[in-house]
Amino acid sequence: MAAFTSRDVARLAGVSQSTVSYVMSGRRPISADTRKRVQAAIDQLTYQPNAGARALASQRTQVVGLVVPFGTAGDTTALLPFIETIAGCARAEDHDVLLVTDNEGTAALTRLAGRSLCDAIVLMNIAAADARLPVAAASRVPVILIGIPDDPQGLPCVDLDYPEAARLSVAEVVAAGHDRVVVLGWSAEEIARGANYVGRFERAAVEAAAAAGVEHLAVSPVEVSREGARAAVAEALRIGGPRPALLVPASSAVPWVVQALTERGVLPGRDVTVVGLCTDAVAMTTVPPVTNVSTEPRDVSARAMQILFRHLERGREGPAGGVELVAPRLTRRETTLAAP
Amino acid sequence: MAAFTSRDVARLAGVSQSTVSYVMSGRRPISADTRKRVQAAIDQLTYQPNAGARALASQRTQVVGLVVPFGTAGDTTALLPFIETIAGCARAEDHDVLLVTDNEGTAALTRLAGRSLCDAIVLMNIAAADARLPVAAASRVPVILIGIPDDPQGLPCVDLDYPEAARLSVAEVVAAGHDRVVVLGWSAEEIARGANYVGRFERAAVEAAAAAGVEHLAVSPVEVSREGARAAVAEALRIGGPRPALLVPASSAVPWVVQALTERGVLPGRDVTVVGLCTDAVAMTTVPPVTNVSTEPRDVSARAMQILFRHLERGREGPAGGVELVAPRLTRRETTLAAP
DNA sequence: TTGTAGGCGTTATCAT
DNA sequence: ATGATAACGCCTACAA
Repeated sequence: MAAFTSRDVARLAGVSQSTVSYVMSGRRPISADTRKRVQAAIDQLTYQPNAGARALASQRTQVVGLVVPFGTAGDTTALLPFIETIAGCARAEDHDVLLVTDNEGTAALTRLAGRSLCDAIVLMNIAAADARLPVAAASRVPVILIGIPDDPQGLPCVDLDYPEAARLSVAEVVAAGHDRVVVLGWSAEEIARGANYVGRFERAAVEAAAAAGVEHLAVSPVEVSREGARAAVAEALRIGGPRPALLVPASSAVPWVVQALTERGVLPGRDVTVVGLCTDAVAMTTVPPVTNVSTEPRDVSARAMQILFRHLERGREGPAGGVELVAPRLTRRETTLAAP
Repeated sequence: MAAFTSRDVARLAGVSQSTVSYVMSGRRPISADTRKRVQAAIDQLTYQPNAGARALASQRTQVVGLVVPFGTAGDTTALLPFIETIAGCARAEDHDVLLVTDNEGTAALTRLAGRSLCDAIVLMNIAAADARLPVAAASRVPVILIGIPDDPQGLPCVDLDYPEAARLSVAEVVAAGHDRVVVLGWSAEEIARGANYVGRFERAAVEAAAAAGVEHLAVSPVEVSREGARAAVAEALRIGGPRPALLVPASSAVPWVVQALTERGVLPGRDVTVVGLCTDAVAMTTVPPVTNVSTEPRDVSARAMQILFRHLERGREGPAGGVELVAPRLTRRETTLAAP
């Protein structure tokens, strides 16, 4: 069963091809009668427009390219909510998502744009100095970044407000009556890659601690594994004083750290305060559930898609760059010590 | 900077458009000299063919549609290795992946095929009686299933060999000297959805136990959560006898079960044998690392893509259906009791 | 309100 | 070995 074309629809409805096109697009007034006949023909033949032909003629593909960091980055687990949300938002605007993995680097970008595979590109996992940015900035199709580089080069960016996350975390520790906070850092790989949030979080944590008059200490890097967490926890407890407070900004390290503490008989919520930076879903899986600042991947993604489509509808005039920050939320669970 | 077309390349190289096309496709002998000139022009203009135009003219999109079960299914965590592998295999064959979420149900399928958005479709998360199958079987584009329905309707399927996984698990329990095995089942939602592997695993487990002369008991359903695992573990220990052996086929429940046992002071590997059905990656994260039968999502996906491209190259003659099973692998870690 | 016709950028069939 | 030249299916001025 070969697919029907708009020509078949036109013949069946006794109108011209262009009328069929205008009925579908609504870009021209059509009499109720014709519209009904055309629609009937469309339904009867279950006509659907050919995507390639439409893209060729209209210069719009109705596709959003999504470049995801498989292989490269560490924390792939956290990817799914991003992908899911992006796909959902795209469909809501009658677009599809073309998924491209990051290991092609800059080539993925040039291919997406060069072959006119999509109308816009979402770039994830942005490094502080990301080699893809110059290419993205010069690209024929609009690009939006999830993550914030040192120099966005006029590209719109969306990300969690990591400085605010740091402030919330420190505030929680202060509220629990600690006079010292130990920040367990990210993995060596993440640091080496130059993930921009590392610096953003750490600087804000130092400042917030200073402002609150509590001592700030750091253990870094922290490998994301049982052993890595054990080592980091040992060091943290060594320098953390008699009533330690631990901040764990690396989302995937949070469960390991809680586990490593428990193993040592240092119970989070009884002997030590732990504040993790992770999704609520992850926070609820630890024993005991960890006090967390949420990373809100869904909000971040939705915001990005919203900006992207707004830009697309506006006919692309003026690359409306700008940094958009999504507010994190702190939820006190069972790993915050009661203030003395 | 508008994109260049093959016409621009042709002019620059002083040849006709068709020659440019043939240089790119290699479907016609070209003299070394012309080829060089054309290639130089292509490089100079960084020419890339327009995907829509190519699809329109050649009837091939170089895109694979991937329908993934976001939202619907429970175990979305296990999705990433599938998606990653599928994307990788697609790129290796110069194809891209269009990601479509499952919540549109059958509409996603008809859209992908009807608009000629892709050359082939990968359908995941197949239910025993899947409403999409009739549509898939009648589709204009080839469809491959990851998962095995009761009636594949001539569609090719690939999945883990769940019966073999059950046999491996039971064999491990038998080797550890147990005379009784408790199978913790899947979640109520997974059962209700009619996930086909549920039955496949359970039947084989019953048979293998009978064949080995060990008693088979079941706890089902098991909710995937701390509380669900606690309840299931309580029941399992109640009926499991003095030296219990637990089989946990629901991949995402494995960590919860290990944790629930540990909480009760019933240590896996010391007081109880636990065999999980999950990826090696998950098995290594539990404390202690759990003896597991691997689910091999990468092998399953790679096999599916291999079949798909073989079929695509063969010009689609004869819908080469057939069920392909990927062999699981048992790895003994620290939760198998020593035989008495 | 509707029809006509040219063009979007490739591929592939004729010719030469 | 290479060049014209029809499709491919849709969109959108331009006409009527």
